[in-house]
Amino acid sequence: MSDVARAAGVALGTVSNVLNHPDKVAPATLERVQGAIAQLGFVRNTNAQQLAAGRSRSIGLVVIDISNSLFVDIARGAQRFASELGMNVLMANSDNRVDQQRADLDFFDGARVGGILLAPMEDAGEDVARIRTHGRPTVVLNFDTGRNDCCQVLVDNEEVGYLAARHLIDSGRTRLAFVGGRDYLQPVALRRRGVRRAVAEEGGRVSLQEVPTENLDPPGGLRAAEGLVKDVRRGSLDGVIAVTDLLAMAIIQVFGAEGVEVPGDVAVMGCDHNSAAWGGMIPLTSVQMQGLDMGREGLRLLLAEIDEDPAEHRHVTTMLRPELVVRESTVGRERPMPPRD
Amino acid sequence: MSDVARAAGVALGTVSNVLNHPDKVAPATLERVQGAIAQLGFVRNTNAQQLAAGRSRSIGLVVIDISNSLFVDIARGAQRFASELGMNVLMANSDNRVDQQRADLDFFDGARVGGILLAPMEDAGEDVARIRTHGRPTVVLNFDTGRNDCCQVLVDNEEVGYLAARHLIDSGRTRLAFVGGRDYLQPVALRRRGVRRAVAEEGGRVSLQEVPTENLDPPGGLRAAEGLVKDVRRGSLDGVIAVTDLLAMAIIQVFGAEGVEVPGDVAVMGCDHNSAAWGGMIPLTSVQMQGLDMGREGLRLLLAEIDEDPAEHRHVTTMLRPELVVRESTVGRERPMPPRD
DNA sequence: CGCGGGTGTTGAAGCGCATCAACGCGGTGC
DNA sequence: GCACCGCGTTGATGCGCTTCAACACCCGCG
Repeated sequence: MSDVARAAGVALGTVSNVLNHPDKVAPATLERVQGAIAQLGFVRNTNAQQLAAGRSRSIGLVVIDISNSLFVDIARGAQRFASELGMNVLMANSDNRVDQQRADLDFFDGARVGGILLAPMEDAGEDVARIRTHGRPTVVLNFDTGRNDCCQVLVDNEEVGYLAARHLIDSGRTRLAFVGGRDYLQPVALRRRGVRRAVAEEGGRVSLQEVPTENLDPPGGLRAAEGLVKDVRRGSLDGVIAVTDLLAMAIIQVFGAEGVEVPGDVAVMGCDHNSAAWGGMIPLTSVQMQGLDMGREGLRLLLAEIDEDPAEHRHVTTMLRPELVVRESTVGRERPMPPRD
Repeated sequence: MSDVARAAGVALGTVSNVLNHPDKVAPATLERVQGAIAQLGFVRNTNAQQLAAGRSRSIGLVVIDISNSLFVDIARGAQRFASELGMNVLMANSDNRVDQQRADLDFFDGARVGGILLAPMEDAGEDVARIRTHGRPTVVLNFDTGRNDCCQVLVDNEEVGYLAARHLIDSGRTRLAFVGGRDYLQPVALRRRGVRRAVAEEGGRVSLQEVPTENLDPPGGLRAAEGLVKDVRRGSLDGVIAVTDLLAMAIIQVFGAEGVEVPGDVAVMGCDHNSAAWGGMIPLTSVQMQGLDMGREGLRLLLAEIDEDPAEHRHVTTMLRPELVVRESTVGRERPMPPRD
């Protein structure tokens, strides 16, 4: 920076003013300094800038699994909003490892970013609390820590289940199955509850069987599907809600192989609008998890917390409304269409 | 850090030694200082560290589109390797915008990262050259800049096409079609060349038609597929190589709707092993683009360049060998299986 | 002509750390 | 008893920037 100052024939402080308070600089000087900057290809050292200024224009985004399209959407939502605001989002992918997630949080803490957005898979309450002890604003996305010590942005997972069941019931299905993993997974338990509520509203007119699976991967779906095939043939099943899109795709796959028609014999839908499931022959009905909104809203909360007086900051939990995405795995298809979005 | 020094009753420099050269510190002192660090929850300020040390333990990864699974694999490959080495990979997603890509590069340049890995979609030669002017090592992944001013890691895209065509020919197909976008896209042109080479080796025994599409999205595939259906019925087509997995899925979709059996009547395969296409009913044969290796190898080259004397650095282009991934869209299936990986 | 106020500009202080010459101290060899 | 050595430790220096009190200068007013 002193090179720039020398080249432009001004003091160091003036160059800094050009960069940070251009309105405080005389037009002629400004132009001269900017010329020198361009000519020398000067790029301001962010480390020194942050060290001296004591604040940062970038925020850290820690994501547990970048290969899940929900987290990609979250990242996009936050980034687009940040670039509107002239801020920067740095992303760290924890690759499904909790220790890596901790390392990523510590890294951003050490880098003194303005704030941290965390989209964890398991409870990261302790880590968040530790980071917050250091005075670094942190917002948790897509996971309810159950603690009241930070802002959160969640999707109403009970509503997800409710919307799914409502959709099947409203399109004429009366013998439903909910296929999902164990309830220790927060979203599974909530979605299940929503499904039950919708079924209960029908007062016995609609039946519901619940099929647990070992995990939420496609192989789990395959095993579950074999039992479902029998139920369809027996006439005791005409609508399947899989807690996960990938599970739904696996089920559809088995149905196809066994000659069970979707959605003719049975409607099948997922619950998390996962792009990894978009390539199928039968476009999957699902429920949109609002990743873009989650990222944007999370960043909004984070910026609010950064600007606010720490003493009077109130922790907010924003609950986003999920949205049904109807495609051809639940309603008759005249002609297959390509995946959208 | 001075707080830690005071708490442990040592000088500032000793705390620094504990952090950076623990072997130079007496065991008793070391323990005392580490205790103070833990008790105070001290986290070293990376900005100050880098400013003082003049070097960085983190490297920047700029990726043009995080929703493409190849780039996710690249990120994972680089990150895993980095964490083995105790380094840190920061990721920036340019979200398919070239101006954002430039901003991301400039950000990492300003942050004085140790080096930059760039996986661009369009030619970013000028930007790379600019960054390199500043003395920052940069390695380009998955794109041939055509310039000899930086290291690159590429997949042999001609081999991709060759492997694809060879696979179809070896499994008994003789009337092939190559469906792809325009040739101005580097990978498309190369894969096409590889396909031609494999067909040429058969000396007229195998036919090849080339079907251009407007773009590489599924909708482009739908339009192309309508013509292909006629060819299959006419008996002039029994094997389709789509330049992209998504294109292949769209084609399979139309075939399914029209009653054309895959792989019975016609084999269909893709060329970029994209996880967005893994959910389909017919698991897609494709060619693995070695994203994990690309990320790892890119980081290796980058670290080599960082350690080397800039004067005698030689630019290297590593060419990775693609690998065929055979699944059921090209060879008879007894029973549908779930997507693997 | 002198003075107050506004506009631009200056340069020194300090952000939190790594580094390194210098130093203290106990031990070794003569 | 002295010189010498090496291990631990110290604290001043500087990394590149922001900030701010202080200053230079010009204008208009009394």
